Amino acid sequence: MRPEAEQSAEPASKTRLRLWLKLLKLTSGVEAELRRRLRSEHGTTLPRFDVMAALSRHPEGLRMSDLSGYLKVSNGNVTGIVDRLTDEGLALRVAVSGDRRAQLARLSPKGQGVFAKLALHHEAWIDTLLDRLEPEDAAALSALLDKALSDGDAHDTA
Amino acid sequence: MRPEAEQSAEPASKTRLRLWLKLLKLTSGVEAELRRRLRSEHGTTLPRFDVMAALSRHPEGLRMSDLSGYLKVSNGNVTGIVDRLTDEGLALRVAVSGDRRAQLARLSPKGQGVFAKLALHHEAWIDTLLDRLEPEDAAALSALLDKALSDGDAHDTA
DNA sequence: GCTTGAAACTTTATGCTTGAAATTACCATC
DNA sequence: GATGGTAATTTCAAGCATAAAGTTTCAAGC
Repeated sequence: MRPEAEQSAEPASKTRLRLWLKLLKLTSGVEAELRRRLRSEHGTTLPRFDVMAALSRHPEGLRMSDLSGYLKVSNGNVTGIVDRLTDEGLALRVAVSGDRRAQLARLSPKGQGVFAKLALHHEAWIDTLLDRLEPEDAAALSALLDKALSDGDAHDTA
Repeated sequence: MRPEAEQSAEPASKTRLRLWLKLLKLTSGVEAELRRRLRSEHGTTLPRFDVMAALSRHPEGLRMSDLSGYLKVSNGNVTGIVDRLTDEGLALRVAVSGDRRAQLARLSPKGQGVFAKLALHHEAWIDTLLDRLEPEDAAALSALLDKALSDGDAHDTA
């Protein structure tokens, strides 16, 4: 808001470092609270939620490698999470016709029902955890994040 | 950039949810890159770096419980990380006179030297990873994050 | 000086995470 | 129709993370 520029007293790298720490404080705090509520109110975890969310968006099922690509976690990691979801009856593995190497992970009907509730709560939690931001703040923040994420070299951004 | 306001078509919770996903994308991406570089260029990890950073700020040493308080991780977790740092000769445990229950974790001279290099690289990495943000963008972002972090109820924020 | 309760840590069980090795299946070429 | 290379997945070893239980020590109070 203030047009005067008084940041020349310190190098930009220090400013960015402090910004990074603040960014981390917000996201870590929100994430910790999400994990806590998923555990205490639903007996589940954030990685399970993330996998279920990805599967929910693809009702026909996802190959294990696609899943690990979307979530940007390793293949072996996905294997373990889908194992546990399957043990709990929330997901199932389906053979891929024509390629016996691959398998589709898919939500079970029970898994779909469970996830529907989780997703509602998740959205409401985020809403309250970020309620200090008015819609116009959210829009401004969003624009700045877009700028930060705009790729110049190859950070990630798949 | 576009001044027209078209967010009244959707509930604020959806806007906040999308904002959250974007926030997560930026921080997760930067954090993943930091982990990668710490591993490949320095053979260490982010948790070790965090512990060393906290110890570096308190040359006289920190009790295990203070350490877990600062880093907001569990007691048992800190035990393991300090164990490994000690095995590598980067940290040491010192008895507290007057309380045989407690121990101070402290950086070894070797640990101080190692951390000094790590800290320089860390700051430079952050600087390049966030280089899309000009200083005024960083200031604006910082202000918005402050607003998001301002406490109304008890999220975390210690 | 004994008991009781709290504090500081560690240990244990379980789960998430990675990178690397191993396994199985596919496919192109010979 | 073997061979060799690649792809999809799982397995493995190590580290990080938590909550819960266990150990030792301290500090009161009696």
